[in-house]
Amino acid sequence: MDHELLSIGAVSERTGVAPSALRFYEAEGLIHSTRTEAGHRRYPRDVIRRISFIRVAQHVGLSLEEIRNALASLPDNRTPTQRDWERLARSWRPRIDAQIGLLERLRDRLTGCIGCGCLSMKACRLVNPGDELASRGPGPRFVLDDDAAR
Amino acid sequence: MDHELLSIGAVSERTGVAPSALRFYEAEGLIHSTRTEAGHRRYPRDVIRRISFIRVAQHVGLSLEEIRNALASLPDNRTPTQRDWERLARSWRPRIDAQIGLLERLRDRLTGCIGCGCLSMKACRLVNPGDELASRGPGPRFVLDDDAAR
DNA sequence: GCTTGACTTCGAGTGAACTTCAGATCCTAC
DNA sequence: GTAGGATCTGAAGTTCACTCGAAGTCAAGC
Repeated sequence: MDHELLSIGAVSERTGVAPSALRFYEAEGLIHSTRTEAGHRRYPRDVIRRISFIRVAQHVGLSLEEIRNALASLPDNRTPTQRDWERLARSWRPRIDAQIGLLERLRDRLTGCIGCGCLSMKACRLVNPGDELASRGPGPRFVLDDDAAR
Repeated sequence: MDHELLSIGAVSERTGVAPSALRFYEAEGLIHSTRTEAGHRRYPRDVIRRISFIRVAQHVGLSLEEIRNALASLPDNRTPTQRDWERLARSWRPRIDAQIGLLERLRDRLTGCIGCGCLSMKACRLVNPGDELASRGPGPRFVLDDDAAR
């Protein structure tokens, strides 16, 4: 077993990500590999960190394109250092915080709005401002507005 | 303008959900309508609350199927009461809390794990337990494990 | 009577993120 | 040397949550 480079099967096993997904990520430019003479993929060890990052980022709701952009800030001529990853992690902390904030507002509004039964009633400006007022455009936008933060 | 029933256009305007999506939701059994003689859809007012619920639930990460199941607990022979919605709202508060918890753990682990640079290193059992140990199966499962809560 | 606009159905198209398949090649073990 | 498993490629298929387009119906205003 080579201690420098990993086969696609080894990476798949260690990350829990299917080989087909790894090939897909590579085609999408999210990860990279070198090839053996036979054309088999060989991954440097740090690809596992990259993949972990990808999966975690997906969990926060980022699309693969957004993730690719984030990863683009890593140096491609050398193995990313601790400092590189640190910078990247810091860069999307606000994103996670925003997501948490959204869910917290959602939770609070729900118990205070769907919960109280006012959701969709004309008196409730929270969720349903346009129902009688049509003042600020349609929709349950108030609760969901933070889509704009995307 | 009828004060009892809403046309698909009116519902679309008031919820911010496209008519095509409303027809889709109806085909999927998430909402229901009666028809005029001409075959046009007419929605009772409480459909707006239903739709708000659907959109909010999607935001928490529920699939339409899960949402349909949740809505199935509402009475279909009468307009849901305040109490009905209250019960429903309570029923997925744990879900929101779990989602928030997941993100919080993610955030903390990131600053303490990707942040510190240990992510994917063999010494770090947090994100990458299988890399040298292969003890509890593969993958960055630790961080993501709460998928199981789905 | 005719245009306009909101509505109808049904089938096909979209984009994201993969998975599956077929057919070929490569490596290891017996 | 041959069987079995891992890998390769490229194209097609899948699921989700819709959207779009075509062709037709219906009601209101001029």
